Amino acid sequence: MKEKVNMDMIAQLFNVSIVTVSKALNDKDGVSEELREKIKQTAIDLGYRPNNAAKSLKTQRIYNIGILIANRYVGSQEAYYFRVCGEIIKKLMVLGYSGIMEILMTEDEKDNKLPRMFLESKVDGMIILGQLEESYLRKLEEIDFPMIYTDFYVNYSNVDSIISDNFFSSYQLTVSLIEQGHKNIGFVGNIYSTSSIQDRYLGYYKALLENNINLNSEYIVSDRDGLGKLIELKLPKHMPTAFVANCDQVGYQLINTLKKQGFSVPKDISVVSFDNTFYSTLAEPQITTVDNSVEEMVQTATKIIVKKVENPAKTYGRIFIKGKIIIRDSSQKI
Amino acid sequence: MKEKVNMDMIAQLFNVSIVTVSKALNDKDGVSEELREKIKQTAIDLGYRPNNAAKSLKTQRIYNIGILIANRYVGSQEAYYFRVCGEIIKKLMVLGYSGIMEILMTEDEKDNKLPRMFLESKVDGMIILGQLEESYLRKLEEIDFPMIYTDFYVNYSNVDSIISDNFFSSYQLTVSLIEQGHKNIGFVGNIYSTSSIQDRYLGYYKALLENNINLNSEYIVSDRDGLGKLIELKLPKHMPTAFVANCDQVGYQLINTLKKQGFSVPKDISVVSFDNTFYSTLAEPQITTVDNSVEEMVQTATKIIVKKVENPAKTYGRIFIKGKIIIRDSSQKI
DNA sequence: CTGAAAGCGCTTACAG
DNA sequence: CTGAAAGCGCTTACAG
Repeated sequence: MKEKVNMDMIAQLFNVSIVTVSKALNDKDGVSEELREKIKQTAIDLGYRPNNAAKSLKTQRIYNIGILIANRYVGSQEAYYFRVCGEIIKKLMVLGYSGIMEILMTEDEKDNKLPRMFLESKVDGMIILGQLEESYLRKLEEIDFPMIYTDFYVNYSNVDSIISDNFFSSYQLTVSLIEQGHKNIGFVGNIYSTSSIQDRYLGYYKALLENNINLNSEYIVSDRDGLGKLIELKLPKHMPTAFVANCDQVGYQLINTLKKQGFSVPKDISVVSFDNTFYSTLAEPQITTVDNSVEEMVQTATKIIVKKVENPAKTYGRIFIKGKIIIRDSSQKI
Repeated sequence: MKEKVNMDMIAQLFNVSIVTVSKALNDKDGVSEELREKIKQTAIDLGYRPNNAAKSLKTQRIYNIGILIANRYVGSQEAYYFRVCGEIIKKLMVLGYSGIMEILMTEDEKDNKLPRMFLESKVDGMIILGQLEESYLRKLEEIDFPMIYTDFYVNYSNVDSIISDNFFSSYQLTVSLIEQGHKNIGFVGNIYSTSSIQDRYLGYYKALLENNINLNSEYIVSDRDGLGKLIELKLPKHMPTAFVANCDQVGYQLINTLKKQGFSVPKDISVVSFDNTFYSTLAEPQITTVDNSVEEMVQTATKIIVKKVENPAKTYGRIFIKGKIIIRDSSQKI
């Protein structure tokens, strides 16, 4: 094992102080260009790696951002949150930060246990990815620590959130069905389950209202239980001519259920959904859906969390990221 | 913003030294039980969080383990590596470590750029998750840093690896087909692409050899190009009665291709594959596959990397994790 | 049981 | 342009 090299070693090599080495390596004023270059080269040759912990002790910044995600989102078959995590980590890197991931176990969520990375001072701020239980979020908000909610928001808090503009996307998506001549349009999703589903429902409802279409409660089909577990879809007796499904997976499930009952999609019934995931292209026919632009969401979330680390007092409120409708084959004119 | 609380503050509150506070909080000898309890309670009341960076400066350990994963594995539709990452992070937490994820961009891999988390001394060791390019791995091996390869190995190196026992699983899987009466068995996978595919191929081959079945090169169907991108399957003119597909996704693809060509699975042709992912249950019929026991792999990988951090000299070699065959409906007696 | 001293590897403000 | 000094918040070995 090679001896660990530190600034002191390099300083001795050049008969200068470690202050000079520090300045040279960090591109600070106060070193001659010539000496700086020599020091930098030597650092590379020796495989010098700055000690982040030591730096952190002075600067009071550890240059890590935490990503807190509930265990239930990791276990899911859906790679969506993996993509989001990946993007977050990439963007953080560009901003000079590393990403520490922590999985919040259901039990710890119930017990309101604060994230370990926070308790052990391993992060400068946290991105909370995906909705958590209310009581847990309230606990989190007590700690007065740079945080941002990503991909969800809650009404009772003023923590900054980055969310896709579910309400507006859903409105647009439903309008597109109405423009195709549909008047009887259903919605699939447990509208009490998450803010995201609720907003999509409300956008759908707004489109109906604006077009003087009555809301038919029989057309609202639940898709999951209170814990978020998907359930079998109970379709209405009198079917609408189109459905807005609250996510691709449920859209996929819906199409399969419709097929089994002898309906043809989109000939008999059109289906549209959200998220532009795997499921939307897996379905036969492929589903007209909304792309939420993970990249833009993540770009914004990481920028803001880093800014909040530098200036915790500043707030940004709720930031909506526009979605983009992707037309495919699951919907058609009536 | 509350004032940051440190050991010194607590020490002053009790009129003791910070040494005593340190001992009390870390359950070390040399404090009366009574004082220890009081100090601990006060720490909680004040919301004291130990400064990991300061601790690290003395102990020379930062209590973070890096997870390095190539960008191409994150972009994939498959949630497999997400599950692995999630499991790693959970296991690390139990061992007292946090997980720092870093995505290796293709360009940086080509340029042999060492991981930032390593260069910035943010981790005590690294788990390399999923195969990387040879030249990059060689570069990594130069740095003499606690590392473990997970879910792959390379022949030219002696870095410890945790891998699923692809060879043996594939052997068993193929034997199960032979026991069902199959004599003409194909293999789907680019056998030059990854060690994992190659080993599965060799296990398949061993089963043939042991049963005096000739290897028919026409039955070996490539599934991906040199860069790992899946290609259209070119099926043989004379079809075998069964195929071993090198992974579920390809098994899924194979079943769809077979169906399109008018074959019935498993009536005409049996299909088995590997990994017990989403695709294996998505397929119609559901695919007989091998479960690689992510949990056991991860359990072993995290234990070993932590041991290596404590004792870098010790080596563990290649550790094989046994898979388990999961019988489903895609294979049957001939 | 308690604590003074040294030190981990840096950065920062200041003096020359 | 260069560096001495102080200090970030801990832990460790040792003395009492």
